[in-house]
Parts: sequence; structure tokens; C-alpha cells
Amino acid sequence: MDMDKYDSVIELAKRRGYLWNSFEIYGGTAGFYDYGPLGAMLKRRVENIWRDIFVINEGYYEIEVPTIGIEDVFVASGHVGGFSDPLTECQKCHESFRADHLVEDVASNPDTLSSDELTAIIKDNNIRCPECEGGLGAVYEFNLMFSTKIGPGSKRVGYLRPETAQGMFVDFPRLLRFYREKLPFGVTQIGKAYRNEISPRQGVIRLREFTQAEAEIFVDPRDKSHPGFASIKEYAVLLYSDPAQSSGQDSVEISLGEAVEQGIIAHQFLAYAVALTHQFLLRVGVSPDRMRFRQHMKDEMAHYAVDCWDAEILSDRFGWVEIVGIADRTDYDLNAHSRVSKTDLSVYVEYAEPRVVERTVVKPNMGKIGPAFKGQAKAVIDALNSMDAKNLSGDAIIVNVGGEEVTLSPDMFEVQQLTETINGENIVPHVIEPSFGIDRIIYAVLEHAFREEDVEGEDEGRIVMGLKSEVAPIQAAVLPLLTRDELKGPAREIESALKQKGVMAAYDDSGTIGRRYRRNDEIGTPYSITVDYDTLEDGTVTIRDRESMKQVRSPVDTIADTVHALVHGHTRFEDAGTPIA
RNA sequence: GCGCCGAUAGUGUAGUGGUUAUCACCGUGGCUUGCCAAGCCAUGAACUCGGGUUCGAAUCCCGAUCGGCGCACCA
Repeated sequence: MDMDKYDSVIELAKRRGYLWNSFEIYGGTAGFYDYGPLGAMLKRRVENIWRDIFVINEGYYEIEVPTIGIEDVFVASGHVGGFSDPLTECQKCHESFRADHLVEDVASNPDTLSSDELTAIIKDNNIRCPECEGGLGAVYEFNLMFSTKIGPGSKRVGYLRPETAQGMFVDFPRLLRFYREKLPFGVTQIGKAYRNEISPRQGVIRLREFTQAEAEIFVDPRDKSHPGFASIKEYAVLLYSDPAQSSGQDSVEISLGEAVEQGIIAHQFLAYAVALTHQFLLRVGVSPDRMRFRQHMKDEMAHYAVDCWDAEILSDRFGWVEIVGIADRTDYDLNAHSRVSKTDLSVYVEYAEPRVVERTVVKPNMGKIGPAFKGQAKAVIDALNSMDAKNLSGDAIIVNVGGEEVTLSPDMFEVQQLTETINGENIVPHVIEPSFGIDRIIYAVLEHAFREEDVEGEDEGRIVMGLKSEVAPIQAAVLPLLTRDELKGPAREIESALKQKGVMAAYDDSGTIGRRYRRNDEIGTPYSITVDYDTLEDGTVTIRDRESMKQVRSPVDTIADTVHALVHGHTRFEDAGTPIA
């Protein structure tokens, strides 16, 4: 039997309670996965590290909005129109085609036509299957969004959100006020998103329901420098730029300071997001030498985007897989929502120095114009206002009102020279968006942590989930060396001491000590605490390190603090006790 | 969605148109066990689903579902 690494990882994940196919007792459904007890714990820990970085340290507060969105939101975002394609299927060979592409030669505006219209055009023009000349079926819309109805008997359409981002754009006015109307500011959301994929495959890599962690950072379009850029200037990452891809070159390791300077990365804010992403992925356990940042090629980038970088991880079976997208989405989303909702989504930005502007204005004298033109007065004023005041002197003016020339005598208006002080202007911010596919990241963490290795002096090797202790679901196993009451008691006490410290501990006395070590290696438990007869005499226990299989002897009365410090990286294993030969 | 291939205990598997479906690991209870998947006893657990052919189907046929690969689609 040949299992590749993907098979091995998925097999272990299934067996040990990390990942399960959903709805298994009913035969399962493609594109849905359950997180088992250990998987859910791992995912939560990964999400919390993300929160630590983006929410706590960067100050991009987290919000939570409904996973169902109303139609307007996705009309504005373009998902209603752009996320769906009119398809028609050949009745003979059952190949599917884009109906709007097939009618291009006979219809002038194919993308504006409805399914029924497209069906009619195909019929009237006798358009056949391009592959086999077979007849084509009725055109139907395939939209990747799941739709639903809001309210009983209602015709109001709702969609399960295809990304978490839109909720944050929609809340922009509230957020702006929350952040006291100053750029830049950021907001985040971790939550489910849904896409009705045509044929999801590759396990957890492509799901119909998945978890995204997204940040939307609203910045001044004229200033995309980042206040913290100096701190990451020397930070080096592996970049695979558009030019490198086009010319068949390899990715290069380069400092982010240099990357921005050389124009490889468009600006500091993107580079800063790259650094944060890199730090996050390292911290959750993605292998640094199986990670790179790939720039989107010009033609794969959304038309409005300035620059876009994907964090990719190298997987054994699928090659490089995108797990994070970092994009400058410009003002596209805010403008779109502003247009559809008819709401101003701009920020008033004060100038560093107020600007003094000379301006000529014309002020109508209503006391004269009103009686003179009566019902027409409003149109006259509009016409007057539309004129360039600079060209006016004190003479009579002739304006055009509804094709009729009207003369305004000098006493009907006044031309004034004004000196105005302008303190700022309204701008629509640009959006920097790092978007994380949490499920893919979980897979990357599992695959990169997984290893099979030989053990010195033994026939049988071991399987190790080398998870970082910060993400490991079970952080410490507590094991009585032998299944005897006098050892079980103290072990139980250690277990509860650890739990009180917030360390996820699991007591285990089944089988032999060796078996328990191996079982914990496989689920990724970083430390095992073993109670033996010396514990009863001298008050020490054994701490075993998963990675090295080495052991130290450590006092039992401080064991909870010691293990807590180990798990959170405050103590090195060698310093946790006295080594055992 | 199309094409090819596959589906047997929790996991990995053997096998067959006809008795009680193989093996290993695994789980559980017990004995044993002084630090890396030891041993012993007992015990638990499967032919993906639906239809057809047949005296008889887990085995053959058809369909569905799920999974893998290729094509198409894809943030």
C-alpha cells in the first residue's frame, strides 16, 4: 500500500479526532468537514494566535456580522453579477459552456441578457455545441453563492456570504466613528463563509463552508506608508514576484525594506501585512522553508487591485497552495457600496496646514429675481450657479433657461471675491486586505508537523505530530508510570493543578508507558509528566519532551508553573529540571 | 459537471456466487508491567446505499453517494 503524505496526514487526522468528513453516517457530502475534538481545539488556538497578532497587537478590533447577507450587499460587491455564470449544457456530450460566450457573435451585449433571452437567442440562431454539434439545453444561472429566503413567504432573497469582507465594508460609517474619524484604522472578522463549489476536492483545501480570518485596513490613498515599517525593514521573506514568474526565475529571499525600495512590493502597508502574515504562519507552525509569497500576475489580479500577494505553502501532494491573500483593493468596495446604498463612505481628512483659497462667487438677489421671474426663478438661479463666476463682471448677464435667453440686470446679483480657509477634504480610503483561509492553514500546520522517524535502538519507529506547543490541543499528558493506585492519586492531583493553571492536560493510565508516549507523540502533545515511586519519596516527576524524547526531573510542587512556562515558551526544556541520563 | 479508477470493523487490509467474512493494529475490562507501541486472558467492531440478475449477491450488472486522478471551474 502506498500512502503519500496527504493520505497519512488525513488518516491520522481522522483516526485521532482532528478532521472528519461531515454527515458520515448519511454517506457524507463533498466539500464539508467536521473538526473533531482535537481539530476544533487546534483551530481555536490558531485563531487565537491570529487574534493576538491582528486584534491585540495591531489594534484591529474584531467585529461579527451575520453570515447571511441581503441581496443589495452582494449586488454592490459584484457577487450577484460576477460570481455567477450563465451555463448551457450540450444534450449530447453533456459538456457545459458559458452561454454568454456562445452568443457573442450574434448578440451585442451578451452579459446583460437574462437566461431566458440567452436560451431564445441560442434557439433562434441554431447555435450548436462547439465540441460535438449537439443541441444545447436551456440556459441557467450558476451562482457560487448559496441563496435563501428571508422571512416567511417572502420574496426577499438572502445569500450566505461568500467572504467575510463585505460585512466590514458595510459597517464602514459606524467603524469610522468608532475610530474617531482618523485614518488609518483596521477591523477584523473571523467567521464562516460559503461557496457552492461545482466540484470541491482535495479535502479541506477546497470547502463549501470554510473559515476566513480577514482584516480590512482603511488607509489614506495618498499615504500608504506604515508607521511601524521601520521595525520590519530588515525582516526577510521569500518573494516570488510577477517578473520572476514571467521570466521563469526562482523566488528570492529579500528584506521587506528592500522589496519596497525596489518597487517589488507596491508600498509599505502591503509589506507590513506580509511581515505580519509571515510571523503568524511561523508561530502556528508552518515550515519556513515550505512557505513563500507569490505576487499575482497582472492578468490574474482583480481589475481594481493595485498589488496582490499570496502566502503559499508547499504541500506534498498539491504543490504550492494559496493559504493567505494580501491585496490592496483600493477604494473599489467602498465606492461600490456608496453607489448602491446612496451613502457617503468618505472620510474628512484635515490638511496639515489649512489652505487659503481665493474664490469668486455670484450671489443672487432673491428679492429681485423672485418677483421678476416667478415660477421660473428656480431655473434661473440654477443657470446662474452653473456659470463660472470668474468670467462675470458687474454687467448684465444673459443666461439660458430651457432654451430661452433671459437677461439678468446688475441689481439682481452680486459678484463677490471670497477668501476661504479650507481645512481638509473628503476622501474615500483605500483598503488593504489580508485574508486568511483558516482551514487551509490548519491543513498546512498538520502536514508540516507530521513526520515518521526511526527511533534509536528500536525496530518500530514513531509517528510524530510536531505541533508547536502553543497550538497543540493537549498540552501535557499526565501519566502514572504503572497503573497502581498509589501512583494514580498523585497523577490526578497534577492533572488538576495543570488545569487550574489553564494548561490543557490529559490523564492517561491505559496500557504501558511506552504506548502512552507514542500515542501522545501522534496527537502532538508536547510534554508528558510521569509519576513514579521516586515521586512519592523525593517529590519530583519526569517531564518528557516530545521532540527530543529526552527527560528531566522536576519538583512536583512547582510542576504546573513549570509546564505552563514550557508550553508558552518562557522556559527552555533543558532548564525545566535535572536531566536524566 | 464530464471521463477513468476505487469503496470490507475505529484504522490499514485479505478474501469468496453458497457454513460462523481473514489478519494486524485499535478500543474496553482484568492480570502483568520500574520510562519509550512488551506479554497473557476476556471482550467489542465491517462487506457504502438503492435497484436488478439468481434457488442464493458482500461478490455479477445498473444507478446513486463518497473518495482519488485527468479535464472544466476555482478566492
